[in-house]
Amino acid sequence: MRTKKQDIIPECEAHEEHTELIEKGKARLPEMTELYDLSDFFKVLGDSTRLGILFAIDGSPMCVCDIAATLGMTKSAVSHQLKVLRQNRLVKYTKSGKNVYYELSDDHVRDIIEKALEHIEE
Amino acid sequence: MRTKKQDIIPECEAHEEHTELIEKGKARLPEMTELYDLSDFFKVLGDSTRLGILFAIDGSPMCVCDIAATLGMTKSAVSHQLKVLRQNRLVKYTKSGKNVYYELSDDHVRDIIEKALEHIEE
DNA sequence: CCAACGGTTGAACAACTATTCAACTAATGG
DNA sequence: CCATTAGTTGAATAGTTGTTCAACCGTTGG
Repeated sequence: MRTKKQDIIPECEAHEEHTELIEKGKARLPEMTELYDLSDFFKVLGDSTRLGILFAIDGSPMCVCDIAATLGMTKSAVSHQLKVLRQNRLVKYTKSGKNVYYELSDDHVRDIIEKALEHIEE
Repeated sequence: MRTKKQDIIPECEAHEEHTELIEKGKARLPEMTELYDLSDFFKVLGDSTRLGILFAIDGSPMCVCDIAATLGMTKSAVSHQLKVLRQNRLVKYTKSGKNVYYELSDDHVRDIIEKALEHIEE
């Protein structure tokens, strides 16, 4: 056995000013709650089904059934993901008889997705 | 037992023009490969450790050890996440003696993160 | 040259997540 | 009303993911 359990807070001996570098690094970090909120937001977008829903309803609202048909999925699966999108306020809905119409709640999101699309098509 | 196994491709009977709506919805969808690339990209950003790394090295490159110290994590955990960031070309690195210095590979990513931060601080 | 350090890696494990299935509610049309 | 349709939901399951642990490699300072 050559190695011990790793330190939780390792420090490089190589450069003596490492503490300064670490302090500067910490200064660049946002608040922890903000970091979690941010990663949660990206987590919501990090699923092809949810992204598909957002693309589908971008422009005109759609009911759950038609979103499902558009994506080739069951209503149940779509509804579960719509719940996630609802909880994270990426979509809003209006009921009309038996149907529930979903639409984007925000242009902001469209921007971010568009920017990301540009990025991956670099 | 009241319900049957759900159709994979449900269609609303409620409105006769549903096929048209579905076609329009499909037209708004990007290519499937593009959809997967996009969700993969967001998946990478959907983790607070990886976001933390990106914030930490934003501005000046840092070695693995100091990133770990900044985030209060083991080198191993950080290295695993750096691998993901590397594979998705969000960071690049330069070796210098025993150390490996990581930095952002792209200003594009900074933009997207900043836009997302604005969004969640609505 | 070799012990120590910085970094990487694979396996294992635990925690999480997406879809399916079955059951349910609410609204509607006959 | 009663059967049907749109949508939601909880539980179960299968797949994915993040961290830990142990071992490893490359570089370097004594």
